[in-house]
Amino acid sequence: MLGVEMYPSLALGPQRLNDCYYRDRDVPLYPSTCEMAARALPPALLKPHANTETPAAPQDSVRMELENAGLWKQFSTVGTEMIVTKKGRRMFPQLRVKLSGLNPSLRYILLLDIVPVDSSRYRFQDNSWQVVGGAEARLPDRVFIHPDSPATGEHWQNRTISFHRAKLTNNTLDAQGYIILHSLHRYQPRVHVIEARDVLMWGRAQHSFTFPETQFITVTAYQNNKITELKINSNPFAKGFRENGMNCKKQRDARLKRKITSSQEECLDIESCDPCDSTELLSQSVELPSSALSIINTALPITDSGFHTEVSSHPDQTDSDQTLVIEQAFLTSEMPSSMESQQQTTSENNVNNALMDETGQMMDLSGYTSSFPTPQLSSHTSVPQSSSMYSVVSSTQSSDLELPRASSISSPHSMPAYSSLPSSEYPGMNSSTAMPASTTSLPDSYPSISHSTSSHLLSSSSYHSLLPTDQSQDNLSPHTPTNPPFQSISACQGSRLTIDSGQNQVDDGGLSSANATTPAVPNPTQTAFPFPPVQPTNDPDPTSPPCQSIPQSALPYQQVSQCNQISTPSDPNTTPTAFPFPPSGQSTPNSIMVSSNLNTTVFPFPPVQQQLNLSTSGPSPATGSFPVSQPSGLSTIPAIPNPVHPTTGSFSFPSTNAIHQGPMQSVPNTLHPSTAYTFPASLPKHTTPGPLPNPAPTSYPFPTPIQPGPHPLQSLTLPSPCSIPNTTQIQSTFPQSYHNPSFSHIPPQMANPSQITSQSFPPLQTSSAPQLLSQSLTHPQCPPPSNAYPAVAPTEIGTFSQLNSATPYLPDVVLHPSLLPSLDPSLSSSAPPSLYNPFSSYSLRLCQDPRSSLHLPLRHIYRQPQHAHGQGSYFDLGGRTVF
DNA sequence: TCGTCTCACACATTTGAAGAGC
DNA sequence: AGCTCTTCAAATGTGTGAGACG
Repeated sequence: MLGVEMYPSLALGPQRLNDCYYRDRDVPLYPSTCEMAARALPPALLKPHANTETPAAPQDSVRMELENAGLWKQFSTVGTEMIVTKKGRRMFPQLRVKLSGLNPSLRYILLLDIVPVDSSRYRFQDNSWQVVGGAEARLPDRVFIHPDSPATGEHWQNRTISFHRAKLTNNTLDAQGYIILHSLHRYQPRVHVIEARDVLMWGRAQHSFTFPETQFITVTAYQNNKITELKINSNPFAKGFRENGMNCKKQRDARLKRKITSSQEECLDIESCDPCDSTELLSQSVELPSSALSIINTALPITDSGFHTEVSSHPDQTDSDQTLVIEQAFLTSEMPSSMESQQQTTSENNVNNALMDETGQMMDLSGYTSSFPTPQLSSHTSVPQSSSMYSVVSSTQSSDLELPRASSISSPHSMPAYSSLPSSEYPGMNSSTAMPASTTSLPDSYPSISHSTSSHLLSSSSYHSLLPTDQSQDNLSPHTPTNPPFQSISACQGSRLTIDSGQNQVDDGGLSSANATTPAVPNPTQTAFPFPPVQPTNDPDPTSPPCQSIPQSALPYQQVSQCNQISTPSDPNTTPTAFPFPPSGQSTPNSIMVSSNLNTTVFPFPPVQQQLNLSTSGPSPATGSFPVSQPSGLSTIPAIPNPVHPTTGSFSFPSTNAIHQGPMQSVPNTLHPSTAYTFPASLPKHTTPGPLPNPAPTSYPFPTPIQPGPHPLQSLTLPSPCSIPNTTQIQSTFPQSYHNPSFSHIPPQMANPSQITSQSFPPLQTSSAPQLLSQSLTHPQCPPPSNAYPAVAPTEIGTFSQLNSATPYLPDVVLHPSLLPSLDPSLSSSAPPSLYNPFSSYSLRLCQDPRSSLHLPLRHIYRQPQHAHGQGSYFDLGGRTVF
């Protein structure tokens, strides 16, 4: 989404240039309607990335570490919940990262966006998060620009970067610029690093980072008591609710009791006592609290000690509560499809361990890591911890936790999804195993799961097995489990791989998972979706394991959707089933879901123009089938809003990432010839905004096994742990869009490599691609480390960039003038605005507090409209731009 | 009836202004 | 006059619980 190449000249008339100012030059550079620029993406005009990339750019080595990964993991172990309110709520834990590998002299912009992890709506039932239907229409994505942006690489690298000022809201009409999210949906924050000079060319020198443990479910009120406790004990603002706080439950209950008692006493007094005897009443009321308190204490065991004691002490957190549900359950509706649910139960002790220090402060990474044994990490992955940005954060966690899980698989109660999976061996995964008939059974003990098996067990598991990080991720963060619809997605992201790899390396501190036990699923038939719903491992294809292994949860929504696309076609035989389509209530529909019985694919909703194409040339509403073989199939791959291809009727994605997108012809038709997209009869509705009925929980679409045949991309995206050198390499390989899901606009088809055959990607025939493919085929599980990524030639960057043609959705972009670099004259003339129609529907709203980054002479500009509150993270500029 | 959401509340923290002192 | 430090009030952030809504 961020891979929007800004061509002001294209969509914006010169007259608008005055609206934006380049802070350093004090020169009006940018059209006020930056949104237009973002929407107008001329794919054809895009230059190959390779050409644009600066040679030996330091960005290749850009790495990001989640500083407070330990805290995040604590939450993810339980199932992170984020409060969303109308007025906006900050995130906690905060997203704090550290950057390295930046060019100290260059300026960078840091962006935070939050994308849906899947297309499901969740409900907290039976101490676990379960899918209850399809996601609501995706809202216009907004991006929070770090207040320091743009800043030099030195600046970013010399400090901890915190996005604590970013606020989440569920107010779809929010005018504050906050990030709008749906409640009870699962989201994945992403951090993007973009060279400031590339603002006009987003997607070129950008790096996206996703930390699986930062996934969360939005809520308006906390559902899981454990989360509440964690928040109270971790968040300084909630100190009042701690055991020793004045606003703790004990005190509150005491106050309440006092009030009640006093009122009762008053009544009694009034009735039976002399009204004049006020002193007695007063004394009683005063004494009552103590007694009441004792009573309360009895009823509600509360420990005096710090957080640890509190956690353990909580009666509510009985075994059932304590257990963290990581279960993976396959939702079985009519289809064999079943939701793979993984229940992970974490003993309070684990939680306690994971919790913060006595002061209640967030455990810093160091402390957290210490708890996790690192040695295993090495065994899992050859990648050095240092190599992966993510690894530092999460690496520790994985090893310990993972191993236990693997063993659990063997247990009769092992997660159905896992058990159902084919052989424990990664390569051995069979399609048959992919879909367990019933996912109801859950592993008795979480720890039991064996490391090797873990990959199989989890839809994403395959990846886990390959990459210890994922496993750890799964173990630590239930969130990681991918949703059935998106399982294929995971494979697509190269960036994720890097992250995961890193994860494994980090020592978790073992917060959690070691003790976690997975309670049996109460309702087997139900589509119980453990908080982090585990992505079902539908893919029977042994060759595609890498893809499966990758946890979807971590994948950005866009990527996911893309992957889904691929998966969908995989099952041509499946009859179309009811699928939740994200109704596009808004002017700009976000995504389209394509589903078969087994598979539900969420497509970024194409721009209006694209929508038209879909409605007109897309699958007939009656049949709902969308033959891939059609010429349009090609168009589907690249997201091309460009009217140039309106006749194709192909399903195209918004080309927000024009930069990444290559020429149309360059984009291979990823769709498998045999496969056909099945569009719901209601698909045409998508063109018109309107809520679609959510599928019944039972009908939760489950991805069907995909045809074997790893795609070159697949190999790239899902390199075995050994193959992944490090994040740096990966980024270098996929510097621009590909490495990062968010930016990588890999064609949806490519998202699911398993479904895609090598033939489907002619463009990939680049020298590197074949190698990768061969490797993946030869060593699906663990290609030789030496070859995997190193083999990729720098030139491939351009190749991949081309592949990234389609962006799932085009975010609403509101650029702050300060962020806008001077216009490149060459760009202005490159494409006529008329050629690329703006897609108003996909606007990316950038929010930041520009003050900090502004030079003094310009600060006054932002002072006036600034909000009253001191922090003033958001700024409204001219009514158009919201910062 | 249930699930979800909104709001007011109390408390803690943060922020910024004002004043004092050097 | 300028700077630093302290104090204080307001703003802000937080979870809770009651109530409203569908």
